[in-house]
Amino acid sequence: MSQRSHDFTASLPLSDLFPEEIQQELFSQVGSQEINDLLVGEMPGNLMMVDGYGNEIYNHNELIHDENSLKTEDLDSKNDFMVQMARQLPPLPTNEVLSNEEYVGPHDFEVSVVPNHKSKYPWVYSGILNKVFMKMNQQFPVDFKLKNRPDRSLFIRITPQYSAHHNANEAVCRCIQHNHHNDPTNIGIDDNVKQHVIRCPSNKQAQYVGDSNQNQRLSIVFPLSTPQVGIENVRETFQFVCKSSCPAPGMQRRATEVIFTLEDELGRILGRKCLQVRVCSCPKRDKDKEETEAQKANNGTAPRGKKRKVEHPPPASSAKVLMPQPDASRFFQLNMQLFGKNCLVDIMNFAEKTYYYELGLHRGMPEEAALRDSLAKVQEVKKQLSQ
Amino acid sequence: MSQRSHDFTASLPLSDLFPEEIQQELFSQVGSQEINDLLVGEMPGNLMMVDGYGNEIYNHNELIHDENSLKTEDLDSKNDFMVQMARQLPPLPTNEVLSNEEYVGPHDFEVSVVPNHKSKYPWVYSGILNKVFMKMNQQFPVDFKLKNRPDRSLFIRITPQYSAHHNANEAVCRCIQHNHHNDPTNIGIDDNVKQHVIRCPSNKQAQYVGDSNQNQRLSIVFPLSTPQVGIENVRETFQFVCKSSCPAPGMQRRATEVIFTLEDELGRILGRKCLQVRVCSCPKRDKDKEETEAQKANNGTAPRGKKRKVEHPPPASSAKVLMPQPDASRFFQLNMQLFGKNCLVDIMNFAEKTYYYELGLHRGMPEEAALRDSLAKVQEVKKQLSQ
DNA sequence: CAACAAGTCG
DNA sequence: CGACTTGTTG
Ligand SMILES: [Zn+2]
Ligand SMILES: [Zn+2]
Repeated sequence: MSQRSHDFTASLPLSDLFPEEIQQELFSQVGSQEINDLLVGEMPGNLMMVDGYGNEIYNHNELIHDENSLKTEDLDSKNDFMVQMARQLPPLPTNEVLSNEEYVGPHDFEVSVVPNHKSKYPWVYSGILNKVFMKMNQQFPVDFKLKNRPDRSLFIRITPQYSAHHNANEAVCRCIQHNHHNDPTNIGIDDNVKQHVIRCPSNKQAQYVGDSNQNQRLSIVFPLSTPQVGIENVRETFQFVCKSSCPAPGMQRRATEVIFTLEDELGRILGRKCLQVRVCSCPKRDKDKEETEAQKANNGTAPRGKKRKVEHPPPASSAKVLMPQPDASRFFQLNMQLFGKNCLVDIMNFAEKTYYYELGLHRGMPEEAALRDSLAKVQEVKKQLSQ
Repeated sequence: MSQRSHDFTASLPLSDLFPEEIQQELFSQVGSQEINDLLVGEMPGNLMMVDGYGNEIYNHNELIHDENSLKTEDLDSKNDFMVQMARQLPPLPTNEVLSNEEYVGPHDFEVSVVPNHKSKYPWVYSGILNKVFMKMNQQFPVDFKLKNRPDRSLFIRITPQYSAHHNANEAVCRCIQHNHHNDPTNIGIDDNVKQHVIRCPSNKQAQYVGDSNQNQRLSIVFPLSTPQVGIENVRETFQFVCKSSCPAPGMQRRATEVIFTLEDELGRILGRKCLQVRVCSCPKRDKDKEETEAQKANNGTAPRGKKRKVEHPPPASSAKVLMPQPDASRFFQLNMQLFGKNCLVDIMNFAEKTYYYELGLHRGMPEEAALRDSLAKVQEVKKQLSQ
């Protein structure tokens, strides 16, 4: 981790990732199997990093439910029930990395950025990158579509997350400047809304969940409006109030995505879509450049040695499918001497995050056990290093 | 004035430049002569934009003396007297533009940036530009030299000011991010020091004067240490804690200078030196570029049509002397129709600032009367526009 | 939108 | 330190 002058909250130490008791529990285990069991079923405090209930279910800890973030707003009594439902969705803890795998689910959940064909570009969508480029504060419309809508209430959660796995666990939050109460973006804005990087001005029932002061991931949840007969399309407008390039503790030029999840009253996930996002001053220019670059990379143009490596977001869900990598399912034996305990500690911390991230992506899949095993190995080394 | 999203305090409306009563006094006058008199001698509240007591004297209004900025610090009783002296120097009001004319005075006041010959450049000085380039937070040493030192106490005041005349009246202050109490630059820093863009960590007796919340210009004053026999050289270390490129209300890439004044107990100016400053991430690169550019401009290379105009700082006090412009002392008759009241208002506001600035530079000189006349004309037009 | 300014990364 | 990124200006 570089120590740049502004980078004072850039990465969370492991001690922030877990409450203290849990950490001790985790690290006092010796065998990897015990750790596996712990992770799957018996983590103290009922907080679970990875669930054991199939591919599409989150388990939330009711005890860390955040009352502050769920202030009463002015509501129709008509909608009280749905809002009550929304309240029951607790904030996601920062350390839980959300899957960014696409999942259409039982209702054929679809999310699409409304294309923009005007000459002036407050925002642009690139299909090949699955990415929207927009200016800060500019509103952009998104359509949500689903089929076979059930009688019960459904919710849509919008969560920004860093695309790169090594910082996906860090909550996306606003920079100091734009979070300032005097900033023009914050006039008349509720205090718990202020800290959110993305807003949904079109939906007055939107709940702004989470509190970054408590190291919680920030997200928006709103109830899907009761469907008119035959209508299955809901349009909402979103707005980023920080740039991708905002300084720490802002996004700091890191690739960012928005994860849209369709959820039921219990937070069970019924669909997931993912959208890469860049908030910048020149959306058109930057889109063109990224597309050109992506094309170049596709055309097998060998990456020039000197060029600085761009932090590439995951290739997303476009036509371009990831080639199944043959080596992704193999074990590799490491035999090496490495100098410097501090280096080792850093490396192991990184490795641990990597496996947490991969686990998030491979829940319920055959490789999950192998990943857990590797995670345990890493944690064992960490434990030995700390003695 | 452009309306960029961050630019929420970029330029002060005229109403901020004067207390309300003074404004009304000013604008209710009709003849230009009366306004002249007002400015010279009888401004209500004893606040004077331009003094009438010769070239080198400031007149401060005791009534706006700021108690907050003069908190007691932990001091030797030895130095109590000198600190008392420093306290008697009231903060300069924001609207008063400081002269940036060099004046060696009766003590041959000299200020020099200690040259840096190391391979690594935390700061670099360009003689031809009379400008230091440095990184934020880096300390750079400055030598103060004077001859024939008197028995009484002397003080040095350090005031940052924008170099361009059209924003020289705006106080130089810190951006929101770096002024935040959690910013690494502010740990253990006294609250009234925090808002200052330039600090003097080497001198514990330095008083941080002024409060930008009250629209006062910020400066540092410290007593010149009692001279050792035969020694006439004092070295102090300074540090900028914002970059030249910091966003509003910071310096916003504007050219900035530091004005060093040698003052007696009553604030009478006994010497003045001026130093252009640029706080950036690549001091060496930027110095080289600016020097190249300056040389090019000197070589008569006609400015290329397409190139964006760079906001040039005044040529400073180097060998390169300003050619006396023949037209500087003539009147010009304007006869034109201009469209748009708002445009006119903007233009007149700008013209007014221009004349205030010029007056600051030409106090006591023959052209002063003509400048006052023009100022009055502009203010008359402004008054008519506001009816 | 092109040219530039200025921070960042390797 | 060079190459690159990304905000700003006209
Ligand atoms: Zn921001
Ligand atoms: Zn700053």
